[in-house]
Amino acid sequence: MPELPEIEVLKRSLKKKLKFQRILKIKVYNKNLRYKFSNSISKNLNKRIIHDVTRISKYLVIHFNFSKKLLVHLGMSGTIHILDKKNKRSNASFYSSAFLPKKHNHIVFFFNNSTKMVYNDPRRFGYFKLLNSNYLFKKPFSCLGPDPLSYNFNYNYVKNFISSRKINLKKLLMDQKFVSGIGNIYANEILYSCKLKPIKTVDFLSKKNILDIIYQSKKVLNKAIKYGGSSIKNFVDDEGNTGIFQQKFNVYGKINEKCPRYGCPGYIKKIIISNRSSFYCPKCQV
DNA sequence: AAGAGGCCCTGATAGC
DNA sequence: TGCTATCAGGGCCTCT
Repeated sequence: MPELPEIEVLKRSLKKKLKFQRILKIKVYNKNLRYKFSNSISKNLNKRIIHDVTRISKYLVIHFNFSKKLLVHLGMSGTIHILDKKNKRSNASFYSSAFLPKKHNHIVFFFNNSTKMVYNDPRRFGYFKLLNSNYLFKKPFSCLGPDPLSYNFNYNYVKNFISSRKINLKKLLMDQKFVSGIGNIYANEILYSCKLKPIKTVDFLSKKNILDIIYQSKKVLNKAIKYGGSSIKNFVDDEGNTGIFQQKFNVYGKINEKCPRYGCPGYIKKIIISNRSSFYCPKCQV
């Protein structure tokens, strides 16, 4: 699930729990992530103090008391867990699954306040990478579109981007060069909120449609952040306030269920658009 | 050069 | 119960 809202929630947790903590040790159980977790990462980060944690799109950037940054990307299945000294998961600071899984804990960071940060990732599509201070001008950041929550994601920008293109709305919202941070789940939910069907192409958009896409993108993502992001599987929350947005999905995964829009007689349909599942209501999304 | 498709990898689930 | 097939939230690369 790691899309923008989940990374934003994780960022806030990490900031709260790890800011000004010193890394004492990094244990690597499996370095074979999407890119190898190299020895130089461990060497560079040893004894460094975390000064800040920021988010760009679906990426986390950890800042230290020296010029290099640590880029973290969770891929499709990565999760981060903070454990306290009794090895108990600390309440407000985890992402996506309630308990530390037994398998696939690949990287463990040890901190001087006796907490541990564990990186778990069954599919190993995620990765860690050291960045230099000019990182914003290099890949992957140099080719990302604006953050959907930022002012740069506005009517003129969208209008200009889609001019002379022929692409469907689902692909558009998931194109990180267009807008960065929206993935499959939220693309489906945003288009439902706009009453626009995912296969509609951008050349048929009215001004009102464009304004709506911008407004609903911000609204859906902000709401997801407010609810602590989404978790599809095995989610149990002992505080009742983290990661429950999946209960609020209108269309994602709701195949053959009745459309939740008041008065709409439609049933949610699933179609495949460029190899990804798309869910929508054929009655109210036109 | 925009856009489509394959692929990296493991686990959960469905169907037989 | 145990096999096989299918599908999964991302993004990079290659091909047309």
